[in-house]
Amino acid sequence: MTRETLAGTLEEIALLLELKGENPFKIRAYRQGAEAVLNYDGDIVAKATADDLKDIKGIGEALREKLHELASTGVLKFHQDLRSQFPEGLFELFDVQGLGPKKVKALHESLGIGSIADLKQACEAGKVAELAGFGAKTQVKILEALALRESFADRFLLGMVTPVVETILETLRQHPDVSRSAVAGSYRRAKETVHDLDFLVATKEPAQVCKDFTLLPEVKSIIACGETKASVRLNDGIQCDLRAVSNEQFPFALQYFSGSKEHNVALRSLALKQGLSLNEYGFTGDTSELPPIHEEKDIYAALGLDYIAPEMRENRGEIEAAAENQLPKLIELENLRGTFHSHTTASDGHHTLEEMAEEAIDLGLQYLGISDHSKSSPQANGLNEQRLMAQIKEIAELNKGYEKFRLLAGSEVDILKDGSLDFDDELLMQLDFCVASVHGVFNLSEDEMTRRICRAMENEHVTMLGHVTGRVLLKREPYQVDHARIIDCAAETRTIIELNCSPKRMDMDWRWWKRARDKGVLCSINPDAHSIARLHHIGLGVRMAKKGWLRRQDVFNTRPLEDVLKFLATPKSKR
DNA sequence: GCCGTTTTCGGCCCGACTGTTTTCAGTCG
Repeated sequence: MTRETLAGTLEEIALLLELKGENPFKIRAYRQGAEAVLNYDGDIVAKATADDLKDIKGIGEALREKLHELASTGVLKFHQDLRSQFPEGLFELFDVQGLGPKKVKALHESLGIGSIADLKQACEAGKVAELAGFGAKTQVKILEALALRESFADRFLLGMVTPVVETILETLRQHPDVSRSAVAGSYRRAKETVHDLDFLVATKEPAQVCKDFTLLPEVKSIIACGETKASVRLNDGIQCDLRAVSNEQFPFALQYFSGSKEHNVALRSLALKQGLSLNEYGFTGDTSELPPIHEEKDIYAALGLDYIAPEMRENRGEIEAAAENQLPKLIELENLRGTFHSHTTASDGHHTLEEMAEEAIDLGLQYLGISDHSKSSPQANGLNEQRLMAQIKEIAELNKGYEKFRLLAGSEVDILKDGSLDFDDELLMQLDFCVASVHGVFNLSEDEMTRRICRAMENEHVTMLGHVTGRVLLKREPYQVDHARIIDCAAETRTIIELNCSPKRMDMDWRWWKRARDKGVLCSINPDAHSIARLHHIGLGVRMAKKGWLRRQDVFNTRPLEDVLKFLATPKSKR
């Protein structure tokens, strides 16, 4: 039983209850329960098994009992009974744009549709258009949505959409009728993957700006275009929304559309307690005492809160912290002094030691850690002992030519199946630092994988742990690890954990960093760069670190070179 | 189904857009 299973079951119940047309607030309670399970800071599975789920906000009497039954027996009768009333494939219908519970229910009850394949067939036969509440246009839209679903993924990597976001923002900025513009939504919150892009403008000509937005060269098709809102699909498949508001409304709209939904719900209920109602256009209710609102921070201030950075707006305690002046002072990109974990042509990188060093210097860094693969990764042209020794010498030679910069000699050494390392200690001692990572044998049990990784961290020469779960976002599932145990082990062994900020990894996940921080575990923001361009991903890494509530002092590579060298020369037990 | 410095009962965020309607339901964010 895992935390994800518990939360997933509650989510599924919510969906099933929607299909049954249950009370929407009950449905929401299940969703919020799922969220509470995911966010709970502790061993929720053990607590559910022991029926010890007291005082968790969002989990009341009924959910407590259900979670206990599920955790202790592996199944939940309530859930199974609900499930048996609908066909398996019905769930995938919810992924089709434009289909919600009511329509899915109607399709199922009237036409017996229980899968995507059924739906496609019924549309092509013209049966869907004949249903009450449906029509010819709806049928066409469903067919389009199905085609879209086949050709594109519905989520995109944060790092991959950055260029198109910058381009569109720039165009909006230059529009003669636009006074302010911004990107909002999950992009602004730095979620590792985004479903769509949300843009916002302040203008006196909303309808015109909306229309012009749909004419951008990046636009493939128009989903909707109204007086104040437009929705389009871009050439690369991502959906892109624009909201046009007045200058006075802009901060409210920016706050609102930045989300998250959970953060906003919490913020609004806080407002309600103060006799205020908050929407995307402003405050209503007793506004006589309110100061003027010019920007987002004025909204938070009006509610008695410190300004909350967008990355933190996930309703994971930030509102409470803001009310008590307890928000952390988050790390900024300019705090970084260097970075670790980069590859060169020696293994599977695209640039030489010198080229990587030049780029790091251009980025204003004082040091760059080189960590090519080790010999057990032949697919990545991993270095054997001789080649690594040669690289150490080469780095020493190059360092003679730099005045205020230093290449650090390291290795991304494979953690073998039993937790031993690909190089012996004598060789590891020759290095400035060592990143230990799992690159093969992914199919171990959670316990075995966790022990394997912990054993590696116990090695005196392992400076940091590389990509904790090995996930490749949107592509490969993480290998199973017990994050809590790994964090505890890192704290005990004084091993740094890497925040691998390659856009496809973002590993360790942001949801775990606050816990690691509180246990005194240091983070290193590492690009895992295989080319000079990818060194720039440290910027994304900083945003992800903010999402994990990390401060400057929590991140190892904010330290200047001198301090880093001193740290690396100190035995782990004394760090 | 959850929750409580208005409440142990009665609320629970709310507006834009579309399509099918003829005044509104459904979906989305």
